Amino acid sequence: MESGRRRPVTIADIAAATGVAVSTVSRALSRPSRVSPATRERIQAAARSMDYVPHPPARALASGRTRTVALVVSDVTNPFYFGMIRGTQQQLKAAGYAHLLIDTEDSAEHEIEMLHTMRRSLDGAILGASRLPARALVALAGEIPLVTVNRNVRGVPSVVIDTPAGIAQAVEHLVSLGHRDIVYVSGPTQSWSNQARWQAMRGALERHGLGAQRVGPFPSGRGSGTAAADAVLNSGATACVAFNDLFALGMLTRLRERGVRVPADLSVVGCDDIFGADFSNPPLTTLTAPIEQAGRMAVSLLVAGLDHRAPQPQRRTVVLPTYLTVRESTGPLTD
Amino acid sequence: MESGRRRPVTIADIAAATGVAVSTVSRALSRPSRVSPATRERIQAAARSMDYVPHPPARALASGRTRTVALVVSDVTNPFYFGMIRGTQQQLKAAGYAHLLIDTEDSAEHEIEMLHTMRRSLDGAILGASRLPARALVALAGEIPLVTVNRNVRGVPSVVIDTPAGIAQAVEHLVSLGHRDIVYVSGPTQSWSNQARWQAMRGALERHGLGAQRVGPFPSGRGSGTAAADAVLNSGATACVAFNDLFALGMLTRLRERGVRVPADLSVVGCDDIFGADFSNPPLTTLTAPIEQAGRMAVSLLVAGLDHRAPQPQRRTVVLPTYLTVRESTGPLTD
DNA sequence: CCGGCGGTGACAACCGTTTGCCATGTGTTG
DNA sequence: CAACACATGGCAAACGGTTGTCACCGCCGG
Repeated sequence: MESGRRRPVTIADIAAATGVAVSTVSRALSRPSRVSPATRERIQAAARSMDYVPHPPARALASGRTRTVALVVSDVTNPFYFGMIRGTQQQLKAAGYAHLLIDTEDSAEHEIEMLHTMRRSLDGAILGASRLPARALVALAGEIPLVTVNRNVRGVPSVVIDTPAGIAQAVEHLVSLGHRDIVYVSGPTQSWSNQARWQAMRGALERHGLGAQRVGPFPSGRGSGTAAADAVLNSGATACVAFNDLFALGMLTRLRERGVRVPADLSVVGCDDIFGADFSNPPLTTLTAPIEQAGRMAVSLLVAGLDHRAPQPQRRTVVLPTYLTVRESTGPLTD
Repeated sequence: MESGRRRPVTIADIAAATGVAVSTVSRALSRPSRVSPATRERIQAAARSMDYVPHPPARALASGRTRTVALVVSDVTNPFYFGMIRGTQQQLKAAGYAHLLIDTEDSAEHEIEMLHTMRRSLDGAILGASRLPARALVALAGEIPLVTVNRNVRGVPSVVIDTPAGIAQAVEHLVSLGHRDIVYVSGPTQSWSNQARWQAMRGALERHGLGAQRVGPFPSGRGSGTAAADAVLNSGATACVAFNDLFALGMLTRLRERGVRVPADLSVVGCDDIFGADFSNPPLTTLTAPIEQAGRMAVSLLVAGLDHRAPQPQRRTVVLPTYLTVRESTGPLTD
């Protein structure tokens, strides 16, 4: 039982024990087809009985592959990322990769710097909502395999959640409830998603002959909800679409404080359908995004390109649909 | 500018460029005091200008240290862990460690297995609410430096959140509101926290001459709220303390479905104060736990024991206080 | 003027695996 | 039966650092 906690077992020990060369042990363990069934079995048995555990750093040094993928987020604090973390975690685990978590704290320099530094210990990275300028992104993609989420740059594979299409649905919904003054609550300007959502909103509103207003931009975080709610109220709008659920949730709190009834006085719709959107007060009407699935997809895209050295299709981009989930934060105009 | 993307720069290149030995370069870079200011400066300048980036696997192979710490959780999906992820992430980053995320999917075997397999690529691990039996935990701690959170086992450093003390507060609160039939909603039996909380509840209730009931156990997850709410209602209690906020939140939803008014018909208090507890309907009275801080503490404990080979104090255990945050899910008895 | 000492840097031996290349032995084919 | 292809396993060279040991240097005090 007790194998003596001294020096950990190496393939050399196994080689000695079975009377073959270390190279054979190595192959038996990592490329089993390369060795005859008989020896293979003998070696594997020995490995098992000696409680051999491979040494990842050594493996990485020799092979150049680390079996580790990083998920890079701009702020672990944001519940939006919880879904990503879940999705990537699941899929990475299934694919036999370790999951590294990197927080860039909303700084593009940090993002470049950290990825650059860690690139040798990573097989690839998934960029959740990168703040990077396109050229920097492409440059990075040259150093290390990348897949972006909600960030579409030519040449870098990505999965994007089609919130803009959902926004159109949201606008339909609000318009059909009688709203005419609908305002967009803008998030951080560098956010690709924010831009896309605002564009979509403008387009949808125009199609109804309505003008588009927006308030903001506001910094990420639920705290922004306060300022956002006040701004929306001052704008005189009867309905709003918020950049994301965090904003919307924050607004709900503030509106309640100010005695504004939702949806009687103001309808609000969020984006993403994060944890909490369904049990807030009132429950939030929002664009449900398949965030977890996005994470899984991103991993699939990444590892697909990792294993084969087969020339992978150039610009792999998958877009995931969203749909409007109507709950109780939107309702007919009742002035 | 363009240093030619060919072969990455190694310390050997730097050595060649500066005319010193590789060992000197190595020391100049990782143990600067070991080399004279003059050469040190020269080497560092060269490294900088050649855009040298150390190769972590090589470093790890040679030194045995990986500068990586894993956070092990039983289920990434649980919002309770979001706080831990945040806390550990912050502190690890500050200490210059990489953050690996491991999900054991609620399985003790998985937990042991994964940790055992990855131990060589980790400098240590933080166990968030481990499901492991004490002896297994101690055994693992022999293989790799460990710090547990909310799991107190002799010989393994840990940080525990003193929810039990908080439970006493919660009971005071409910009793003073006039409640006499208070039930505990039990979580998974293997959960250390669950046991501790139930014990605390029993104790507190007895001190008031009240008997303690409990319903459950229920499996982790918000979904359990439905069954839990029904069970509590059937028990005839007028107030309940739930194992955690996830349960409590789930119950709130169910109670609302059933037309039960909270707190008029039933008071509910949760544990942990996770994201969402403050904006649920009604906002949840709960035991606010410093989860993020716990994560940070755990990291501090861990890395403290890592750097020095100084004999660290044997049983380091820090306990963090909780306090009751009264919101709107608790109120006077109104039968 | 000499012995010793602290500080600096070089040498070389690892760390544990992977992998290209080659030697051997076996079975297949003409 | 000879020649050849192929499957199998061994050898040894990386991979990119870290670190123990030692030689050398100039400096100091005696």
